Amino acid sequence: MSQVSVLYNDQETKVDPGTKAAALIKTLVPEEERKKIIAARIDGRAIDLSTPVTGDSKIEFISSDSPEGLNILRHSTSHVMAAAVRKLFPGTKVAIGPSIESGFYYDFDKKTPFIPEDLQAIEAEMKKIIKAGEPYVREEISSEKAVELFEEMGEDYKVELIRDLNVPTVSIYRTGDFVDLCYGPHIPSTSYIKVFKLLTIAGAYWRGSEENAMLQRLYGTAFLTKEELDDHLFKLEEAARRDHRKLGKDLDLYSMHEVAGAGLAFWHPNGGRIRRIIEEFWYDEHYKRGYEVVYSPHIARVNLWKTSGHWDFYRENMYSPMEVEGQEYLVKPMNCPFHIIIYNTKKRSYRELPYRVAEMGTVYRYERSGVLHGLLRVRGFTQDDAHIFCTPEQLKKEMLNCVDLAFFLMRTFGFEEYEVNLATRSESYIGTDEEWDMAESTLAEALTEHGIPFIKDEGGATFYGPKIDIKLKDALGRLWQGPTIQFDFNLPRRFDTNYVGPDGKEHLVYMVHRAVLGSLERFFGCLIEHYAGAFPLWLAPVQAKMIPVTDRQIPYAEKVQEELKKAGFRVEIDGRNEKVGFKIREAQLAKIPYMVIVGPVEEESGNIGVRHRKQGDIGKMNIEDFIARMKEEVESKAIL
RNA sequence: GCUGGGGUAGCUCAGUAGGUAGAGCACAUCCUUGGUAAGGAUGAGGUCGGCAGUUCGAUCCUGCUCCCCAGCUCCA
Repeated sequence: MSQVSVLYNDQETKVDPGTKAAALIKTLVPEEERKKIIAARIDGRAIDLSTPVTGDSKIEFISSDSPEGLNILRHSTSHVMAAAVRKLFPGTKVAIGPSIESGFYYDFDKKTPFIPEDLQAIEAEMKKIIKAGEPYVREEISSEKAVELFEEMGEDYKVELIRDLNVPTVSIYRTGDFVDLCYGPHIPSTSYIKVFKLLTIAGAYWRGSEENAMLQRLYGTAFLTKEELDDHLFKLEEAARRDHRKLGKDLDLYSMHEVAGAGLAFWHPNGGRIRRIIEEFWYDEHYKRGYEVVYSPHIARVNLWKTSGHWDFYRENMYSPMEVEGQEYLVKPMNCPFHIIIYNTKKRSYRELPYRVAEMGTVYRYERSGVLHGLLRVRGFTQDDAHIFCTPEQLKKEMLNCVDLAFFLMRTFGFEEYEVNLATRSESYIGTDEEWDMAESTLAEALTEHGIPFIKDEGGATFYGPKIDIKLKDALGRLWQGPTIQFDFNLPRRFDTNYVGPDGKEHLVYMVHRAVLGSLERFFGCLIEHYAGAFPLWLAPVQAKMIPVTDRQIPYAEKVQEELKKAGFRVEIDGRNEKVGFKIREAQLAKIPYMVIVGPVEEESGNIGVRHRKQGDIGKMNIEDFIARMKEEVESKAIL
């Protein structure tokens, strides 16, 4: 029999046809790398190591420490979990069990709910399976036979999956006596699983549709080493430590109240301070960049919402109408119709475009109770909204300006990493293909010219226009929805929003919606988590806490406070009858940037003792120097 | 909205086989005047989420409801 050629790392090797991928490892891969190999790729297709090479091909090996390898390992672990569940809870049906971002899950249909103690029992059972080193045996069988097989086992969900696949053959994997419909690939045997942990129990709809049965989902994760697992668990704890709902309470930033209703935020004085600073910075920056600030009402007659299309397309997110003197009014879920009303108050010339109006507009949207989440998902929120009305020729420049503003603001708040998405038209959309082509390519050009790499989200646009979404990466590497810039073909048509061009004729205006912070509530929540509550000096609600050593220094502390206040700083005195250490501890826990200690020594020499929340005691300095230091820190918006 | 888990003092939580509850921190008063992450004593503080039902009696059992948490689905 003639040999086939295998290409690995551009090196050609001749092998007998039918040689398994695993057998090639020894001849092709240096010894120190072999141990980590868990799967392979032939001509780009991921396969098991037990797969034979049948013809001339290019081979690559997948190492367990690559992202792809880790996914395979986790997916394989999910099979072990399913096997354990089936053994411990006979009669439980299995649905699907993929690997996900940081682990894996498997969905089960079980009569009674899982309880937390079940997880331990399942883990113990999994350990047995892992110890037994069961191989993952792949088999290709006809769909017919597969249906028979899974029907016999009572695995209705698998049967449904096979029927929907509608292909002649499917692959199944056997691990011990557990059989699963699976595309693969898998690790060679369960002994390849090193460390894993089951994390949570949750509900999930079969195939993600709320029309379907609710299944029980078990989440878990797997890693190569215990250190990596511990690191992951530590990150989860760290995320919990930074949770804005906890910090919001601890730092007295905001609250929510059962008596007021779900999803409605109350900004406390500390949160209010931060919000005002953000808002003032935002207004200044907008005026600098040629925006005008407007204010609009919170309610409007239902007719307006019929014209805008919200009544037809957005009603499930809007609150029921209220009747006022026989007229129905609706609370606004968006600001755009109001800004259009302002634009439409007179005939506009191309000479006055672009017309940019910005508003911190508070809107209310009905959100299903289950989706509410602290400040990140609420029912009433203030958008940092703006609408730009321009000519087609101006569109690109306006997009660039928006992107520029977005990045400027985000960087100022300390976000350095982003993911940019360009969402293009979906199946149903309004407007013509030419318009969409133009808008989509303009958005793409704006990003490209700015040297901003982006991901194309095909079909991700709303029905009324394409958009750019910017996601922020926070201090823990989590992504948050940040700025969004959306093009709108719809509203100008509906409101007949136009301008008179140089040709003396009326043209439909081009309209851009954009929000940079998104909503103040969500952005604030995100900021809290990003800084873990330790706001930089320019944002900190209390910038310095005066700590008199004894109550005899209170008058001196008041004198210093006066000077600091005069210089424009937010300073409080802790005049309580407590020891210095105690007051420092409290100020530290309140994450106040500076503590100013004044005792007899300082009073006598007319200076202050300064302590920074992160650097600790930074020694004595005179008041002017401290003011200069803080000024510099505030003006540069430094993140310390 | 759905599945599961919850709601006890301002906060974090314990507790009651059904007989109206407790700790630590915070708060108040007093003692202490103390130098870079917790000094001491005393005290006040609760419709045990809300409404109904069962019961001689409900924080505890039942039903409904509101709110919160983990997900699913959906979004700024």
